Amino acid sequence: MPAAAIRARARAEMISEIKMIARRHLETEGANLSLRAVARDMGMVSSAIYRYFPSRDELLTALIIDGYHALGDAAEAGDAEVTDRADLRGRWLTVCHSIRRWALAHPAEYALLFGSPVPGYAAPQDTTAAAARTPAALIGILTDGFAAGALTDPGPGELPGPVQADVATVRATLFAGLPEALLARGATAWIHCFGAVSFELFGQLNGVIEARKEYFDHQMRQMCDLIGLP
Amino acid sequence: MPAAAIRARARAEMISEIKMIARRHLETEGANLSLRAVARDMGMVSSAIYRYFPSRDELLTALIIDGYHALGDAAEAGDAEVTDRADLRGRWLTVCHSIRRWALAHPAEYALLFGSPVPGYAAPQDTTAAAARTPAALIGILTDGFAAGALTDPGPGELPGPVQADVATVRATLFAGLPEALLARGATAWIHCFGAVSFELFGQLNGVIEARKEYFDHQMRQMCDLIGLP
DNA sequence: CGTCGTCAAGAGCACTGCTCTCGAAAATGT
DNA sequence: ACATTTTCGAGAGCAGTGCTCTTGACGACG
Repeated sequence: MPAAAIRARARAEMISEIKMIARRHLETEGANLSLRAVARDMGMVSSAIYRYFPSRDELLTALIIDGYHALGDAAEAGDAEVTDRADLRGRWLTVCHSIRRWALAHPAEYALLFGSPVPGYAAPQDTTAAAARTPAALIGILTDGFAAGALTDPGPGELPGPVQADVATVRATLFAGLPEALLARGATAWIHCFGAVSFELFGQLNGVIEARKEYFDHQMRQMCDLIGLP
Repeated sequence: MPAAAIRARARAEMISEIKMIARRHLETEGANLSLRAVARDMGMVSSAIYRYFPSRDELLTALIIDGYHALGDAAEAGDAEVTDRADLRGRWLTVCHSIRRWALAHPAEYALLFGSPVPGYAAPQDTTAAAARTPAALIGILTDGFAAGALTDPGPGELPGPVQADVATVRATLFAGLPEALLARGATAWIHCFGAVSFELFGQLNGVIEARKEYFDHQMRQMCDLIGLP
């Protein structure tokens, strides 16, 4: 192995160690991540971190992208563990529960992805591809179902004109195999999944609903009905 | 007016001026509110703020409670502006749009109420009463509709056991006039309203949906269907 | 007039992100 | 084998943060 490759390797390991420690701090301290604290934990001086990340925001961006991929992995793994591929409702519910379980296991990372945007921080374009993986896992179930004839197209009549135009664009770029109306219903269900997880995680359910998992399941089943999943 | 009353009045005005300036900072700077900046804007020294708020968290709590009340006001005002009180769907949609409009007009305050919880900050019990006003405005529409015979009770069969127990508690303490199943459907619709607003406000819709208002309206109508609003 | 409570100011502590400079070490070029 | 360039970590320093403590001024009340 040439020396340059060794250096690159050491550098990559350094970067991943910084991210690991930063993630650990994130879990206990929340979104206001301290570079100095991370540096302290690594036995380095704070300025040394800047050799690997040009700013705190760049480190946050890296953590966000990693987070989107981790959530996407969880969603895809959830879908994959359903052996009966024709059980669309089972697949949908399993993916939703996988999303919720990941969020409960990594609350700070979830808040970073889906919570209030960090002030003065604009998510760069790089994040969108990673962010699309989780909804893509959900919509993929609908695509499978429509291809198998288990889902019927409600027809474009239920979408208002401007919305249909937006949905058509998304359909053209990502989900060519699915009618617009079904895609829109899937988006509604995905948004409700996000809403239910956020509502629970951000404390809005405190003192109101104790049977969290059952309540989430109930809502996701309502969304399955809305989509028309058999 | 006795001197003590004058002092109390000056104190109250001082407190409300601090909150006003803090709100202004919140709108431009986001959640990480700087006490020193607020003090600078008031022509005071930072330590003087502590005469009125024992800590930054206490100031945030005051802003949160004010925010919940402002949102509750907006929701109730939205409901009140529908003259045809029997038009349940119109009232529901108007309230939802009022909520969204308030959120768009006060994004930082909305994020404070419904976004990622501030790390190390636990919302005190005082906030829950104020927080309940907005969902109460929505559920009140359903109560009216059920009392008028325009809404039919779907029956308790659609709720899983543990969820029904939680819903029964809420019903007993707040919404005695509404069947549990309808209350649960209303809660689902309220959560979706929150989810749709947060999804939009927290940037998840960027580059995907441009017809924001129409898309929101479409989703809220889907929720009206789910509730069974005529 | 003296006392007491209220208020703002100022200094100071420990912390933050970030920049700059400097020295050591390693890799590269001749 | 020697000289040069690149890479990396350390340290100092700047401007900012929340918060505490002390000090001094002012008005109200006995």
